[in-house]
Amino acid sequence: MDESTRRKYDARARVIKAMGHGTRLFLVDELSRGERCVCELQALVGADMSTISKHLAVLREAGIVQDEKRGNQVFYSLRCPCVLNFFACVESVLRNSASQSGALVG
Amino acid sequence: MDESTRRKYDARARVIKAMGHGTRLFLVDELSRGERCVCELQALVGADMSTISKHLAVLREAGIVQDEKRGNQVFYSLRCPCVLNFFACVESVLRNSASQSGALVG
DNA sequence: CACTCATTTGGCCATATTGCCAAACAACCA
DNA sequence: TGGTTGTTTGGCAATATGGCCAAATGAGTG
Repeated sequence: MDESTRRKYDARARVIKAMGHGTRLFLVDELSRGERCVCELQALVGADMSTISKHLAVLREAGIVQDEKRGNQVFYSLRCPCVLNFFACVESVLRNSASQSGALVG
Repeated sequence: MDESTRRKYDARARVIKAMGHGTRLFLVDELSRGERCVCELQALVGADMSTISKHLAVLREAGIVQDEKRGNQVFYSLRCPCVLNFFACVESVLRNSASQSGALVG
């Protein structure tokens, strides 16, 4: 794999990796229902505010969400809602895995 | 976020996270063109065989690929080709980000 | 069995990630 | 200006990840 190919895949992987964390995936899912301010998200997740802020920064730097400051608060929203398509596929992967390990299907 | 919700999102995130690495993403892309043995993949990537093997194990444990031993070799193939849908979305995220930072897209 | 080829596993080190706390910032209010 | 609220940043410790080497395993061959 040459250097430029590697860079190309690394760039793509960075986007996917941003979704590869339970809390961040939850944030994306919640934002699919509309914009939310950091404090709302923090209340839902229940982690430290700074933790939420850092997760949101990861999503923002990946280009998945965008932020908008209004008054005191910062509102986050999905910038590329297509990431929601990931969920359906992930569910099917998990279903497949479950039926594989369970083996008692049918 | 209660314990069971957290577990649900963590499980989903584990699948996505498995794709969140340049080399693994490349492997998935290559497997989209058909099954490959480890040695073929190793030649394409150019990393140590053990490194490839471990990346493949990550993908397998996530339920994304499956392996089949035939004779001397182990052939890997996609178990859930829907993961290929990720690529299109990732491209659009990257395009969006590029046009945002570049701003000179006219 | 001894030998070879293909792959996996164990170990180690360097680096990255995560989450909390504390401190810094920014916008608004009195 | 000083205070309050909402958010980000810096720093640190614990943990996870990635990649190489070496050793172990497994299948096939003579």
